[in-house]
Amino acid sequence: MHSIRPPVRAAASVTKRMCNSTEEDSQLRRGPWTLEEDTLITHYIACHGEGRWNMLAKHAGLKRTGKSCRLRWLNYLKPDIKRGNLTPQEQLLILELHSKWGNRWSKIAQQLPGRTDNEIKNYWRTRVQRQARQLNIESNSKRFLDAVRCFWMPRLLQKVEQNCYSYSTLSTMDSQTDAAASASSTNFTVDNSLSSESFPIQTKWANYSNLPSEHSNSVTSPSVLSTDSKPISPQTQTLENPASISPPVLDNTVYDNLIVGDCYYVENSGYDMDGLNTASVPEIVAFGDSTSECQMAESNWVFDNDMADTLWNMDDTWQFRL
DNA sequence: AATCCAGGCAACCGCTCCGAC
DNA sequence: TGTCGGAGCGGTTGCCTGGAT
Repeated sequence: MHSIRPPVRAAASVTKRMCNSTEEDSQLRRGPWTLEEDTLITHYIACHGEGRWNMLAKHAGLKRTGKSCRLRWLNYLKPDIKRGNLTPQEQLLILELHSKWGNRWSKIAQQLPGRTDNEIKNYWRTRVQRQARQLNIESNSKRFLDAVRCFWMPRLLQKVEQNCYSYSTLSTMDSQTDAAASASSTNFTVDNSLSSESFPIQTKWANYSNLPSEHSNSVTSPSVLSTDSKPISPQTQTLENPASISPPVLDNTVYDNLIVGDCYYVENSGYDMDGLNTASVPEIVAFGDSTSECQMAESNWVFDNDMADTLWNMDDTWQFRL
């Protein structure tokens, strides 16, 4: 989780960044915001609402531009801003939406309540592009998109499943000790991001075992990513047998089947915890039309072992840790 | 303990869009 | 139709932090 930097460290950089042109400019503050400034904005907006940022800056007594005030409010002060690491679900959504929309950060951010375009942009530039650099491939190339689709997204999905399992276990424990809690488990949400309301995209209910046939054809688990029987890496073997590490499948459970463009992913939002089955392992996801891109035999490139190792060692980058 | 360095992120900049006049 | 100001967007900058040496 990134630290919320205290806004008081400002002075040095403020003076450093001071504009030198007009007198008016020289009176404008730049750089990090102080607590006092934050309070001024917050109080002003509480009284007058958002908008008219130049007026706000003037009337609230801020020596800032309207633009600066707007940015500060939207990216930092707004009450519904979500802080902390992006969850696997959110990362998945970002990857998928970016593949559809490109650098339309604000548009992507609209699908992630509480996250700002700036935050998503930073995430992409720091984490995603860094990995592209490490792999020595263009971050906007098809090759990189393939890597994202074939390796990271399934991995993230697995992490989502693991999260669900952890939370389901908690829920089950609750139910043993507290009938009332159990009764309300349909609304159980452990992580904000697990709540379906965090995804104002098209959703539909579907039995996990009843994915549409055109997608069930292309159900993609990490195990199908290898075109031959040779494991891509030791980590892949683990994934090929997720039972060794992974949570139980939510068998016969009603899933919230999220559809994002041509990508399906299945989310258990904790709606029905009764059908937990601790024996089997989920086929995690179906990637719709993009599946062919994930089938390495049909791809015009292959992962060599080094790259595969690199890919599988990116847990830190993708925040796979629970 | 001191220094270096890369990553993360808040903030700024320049540009475009849009509505009012 | 042209101009202006407000608002929003994407790219970039630069400071801070924490890990490595």
